[in-house]
Amino acid sequence: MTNSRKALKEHGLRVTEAREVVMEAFRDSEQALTISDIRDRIGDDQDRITLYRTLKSFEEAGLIHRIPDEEHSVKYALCPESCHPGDHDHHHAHFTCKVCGKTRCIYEVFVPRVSTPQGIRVESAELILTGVCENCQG
Amino acid sequence: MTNSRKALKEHGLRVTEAREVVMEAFRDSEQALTISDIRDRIGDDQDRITLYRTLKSFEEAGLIHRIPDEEHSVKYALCPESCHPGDHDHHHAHFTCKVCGKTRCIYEVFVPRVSTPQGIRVESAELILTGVCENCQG
DNA sequence: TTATATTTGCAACAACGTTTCAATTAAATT
DNA sequence: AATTTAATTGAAACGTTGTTGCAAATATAA
Repeated sequence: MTNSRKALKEHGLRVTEAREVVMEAFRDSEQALTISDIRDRIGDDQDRITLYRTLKSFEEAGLIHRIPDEEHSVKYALCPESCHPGDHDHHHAHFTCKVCGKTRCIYEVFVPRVSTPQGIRVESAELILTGVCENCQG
Repeated sequence: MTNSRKALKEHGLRVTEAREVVMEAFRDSEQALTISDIRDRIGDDQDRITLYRTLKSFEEAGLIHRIPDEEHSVKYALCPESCHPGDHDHHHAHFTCKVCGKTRCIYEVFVPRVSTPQGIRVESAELILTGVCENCQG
């Protein structure tokens, strides 16, 4: 059994061709993927709508998370092991290189706790870093 | 001369009906606005495409800034005085209430500096807070 | 192997956003 | 105040993104 199959089962999802293929795409990638990144990797034979639904099911299952970025595009990345269905547990920052456009998780950087004005109850926080990555310097 | 006219001129923009109306909408609002929020406020007589261009010119002029949020919708808010054409200078956090959906700037909270892994050069950072606002508690 | 509940593919639809081009308008100049 | 010039606007057309409803296909439990 592939690691992808295993991951799907462990998170309570049925194993289907469509899901395995998308899962493999994430596992092969170091960076966060947009919808069109994924389509480029898995080819065109898979239905567009199915892909949206696959991503939704992965997100709900705690397999991937959405990453906000300053450009407001939607990107997804694999979750750490600590995520479970309906229970995402993310404390890490995200970084987008403005030269190559690649986005990735920065597990070394925790999102700091901040004290907010009275009355506001903060339940989650995201830290989005933008700049230039190792490969694009110079 | 209205404050809106003045703001437009000071940031090097021609004063037009379309721009004045949009600027007033921002000045009247405590919260960040989506495209459709703005359209609701200014009415339908203004062309949709013009609005996109107006927002783009405001952003370039340092009058408004885009706010990322976890839902990946695009929202805009007025900039602080310290912003100028081509030179946005934002250190504040943003907060979105998951109940009422309103987003606003939290000037009391600065985006903290973090030390990133070697090789990455960070040029800007966003801190996005999500939770429940004063009005939606209970 | 069969039953059933989930997943898929298709059609249709709606929202968002951009580009091109001609017409209009703001503001600088005379 | 009229003219000139450069910026702005509106309309049409287009592409991408994302959703919903329904019938057909398929994964899993029995």
